[in-house]
Amino acid sequence: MDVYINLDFESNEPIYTQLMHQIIAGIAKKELKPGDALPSVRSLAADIGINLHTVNKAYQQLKQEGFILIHRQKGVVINPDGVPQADDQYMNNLTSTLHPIIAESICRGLSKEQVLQLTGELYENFTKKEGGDK
Amino acid sequence: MDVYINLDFESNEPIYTQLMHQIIAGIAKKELKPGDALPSVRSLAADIGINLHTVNKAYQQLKQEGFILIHRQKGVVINPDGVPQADDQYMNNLTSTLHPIIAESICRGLSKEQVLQLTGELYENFTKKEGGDK
Amino acid sequence: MDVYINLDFESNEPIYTQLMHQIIAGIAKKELKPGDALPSVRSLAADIGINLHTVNKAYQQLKQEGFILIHRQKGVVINPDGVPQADDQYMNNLTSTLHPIIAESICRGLSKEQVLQLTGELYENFTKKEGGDK
Amino acid sequence: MDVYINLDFESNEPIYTQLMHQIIAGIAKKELKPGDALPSVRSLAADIGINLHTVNKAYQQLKQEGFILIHRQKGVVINPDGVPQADDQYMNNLTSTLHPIIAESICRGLSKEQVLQLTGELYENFTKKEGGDK
DNA sequence: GTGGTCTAGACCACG
DNA sequence: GTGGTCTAGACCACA
Repeated sequence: MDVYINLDFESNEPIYTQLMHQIIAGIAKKELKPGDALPSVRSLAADIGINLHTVNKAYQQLKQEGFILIHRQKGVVINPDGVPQADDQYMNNLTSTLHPIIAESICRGLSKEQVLQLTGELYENFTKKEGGDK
Repeated sequence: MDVYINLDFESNEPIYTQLMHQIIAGIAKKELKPGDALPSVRSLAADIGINLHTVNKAYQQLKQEGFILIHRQKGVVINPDGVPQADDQYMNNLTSTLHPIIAESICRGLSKEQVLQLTGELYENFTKKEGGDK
Repeated sequence: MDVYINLDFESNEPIYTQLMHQIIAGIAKKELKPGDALPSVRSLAADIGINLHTVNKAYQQLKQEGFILIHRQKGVVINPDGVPQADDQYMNNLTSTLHPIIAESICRGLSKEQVLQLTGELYENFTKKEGGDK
Repeated sequence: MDVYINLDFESNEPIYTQLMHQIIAGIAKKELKPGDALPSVRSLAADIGINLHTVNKAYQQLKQEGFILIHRQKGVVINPDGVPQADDQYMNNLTSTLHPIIAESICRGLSKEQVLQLTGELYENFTKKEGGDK
């Protein structure tokens, strides 16, 4: 069962980033499991109608962050050892990423409970079977 | 009482974005209150040693999002009516921003509780007096 | 004082790798010091007559390994904090890199002394003033 | 007595290169001696579960460098006359191979002594009986 | 067939 | 001006 890739070509978010996010989301939802094969650079690029270099950039970055392995000719697979667990560096990044987001949510009048509820719901959506994607 | 601006010129985050975030954080912490005056584009640019255009871009964007008002002669002030409260569009944006962040946190093995705790702590840091910002 | 870039377009070694090696050699020889500016992607590409993407790839990799920083618009500089020092991972890589090289040198009849002398000379060539490059 | 072949299919190093290195290491350790027979292309490929072409490529390259002889019917043997000793071309190759490796080790803060010690240890590991290879 | 490299030209965001 | 992104097409190494 494949993961459906949904790209927004109008978005400011680079396509290769969107692709990365979708694959990471697939892993989070367990639709992609360690060891699973991913489509080749060329076939995925053809499928979603983008350039193979764009797909390649997404794959390279996912590889560099430990989500996937790129075998020489065997293609691309989800890291069989699982994704590297959170370390200090990741937690720092996560904190600085969330920092401005939460600042704005406070300015916009969201209560702590609202923020936590939204966050919790998003988290659960990944862990539910048949979790509704965006 | 001024907000201290701390820019990281080596970050991937654009400087104008960092500037926006710092001002928004100042508002979230109530260090900047509705009606408070902000430095002029020129003086702020000179103070922190960056390009006029960069400060201008940050201000324009903050104005466009309703955080500040820019009067021709009276200068720049925090929106006296307060920041526009969360609407549907903002909530959608917030959701799509958080979505990939939470997806990765799940992949990296963070529990729901860990995510909620981090989020909660960040939220509280803004509402505490003398909240320790970075 | 600039570092002279000498590329071998006939070599099997990718051009971007050669470029990386030359810059690393420049750092080893102290011709490039922490904080020093490097040419922009475009100007270096024009200077040595290769595509800007090839230069970019070398720069990106050097950045990823901590040798250089890429400022948004200020251009490229040698990491002012110095290059990340050897860690376990680097030592493991170094060992597996040297392993087959030394194996072959043994088969070819080089004595331990010969290998150590060659290694030592190469090391010294970097630390000498006016060290003779290849 | 056979040499144990250990391939890493996730490495960036081509499989045929890994195979060559393992055979060369076997010769360096004297586990493979001049005149010793090597498995045929077919049987070796079957044993380690890789493509015929891959084994063939490794053998052809080893032959071309003088490590082995390939007789049409008699099979593959380690060169009975021993491996060609170091000539100028080999020394030049060795030097340019080591050059960038040592440059990086200097950047990463390794002292000359550390480099020589590592090199020496690796050398000794091949000449010791029961040398602990990876 | 696969991914890796290189080239080339275009547009955009940033400062 | 800078780097970042995307596209496009080519050749090669690998299995």
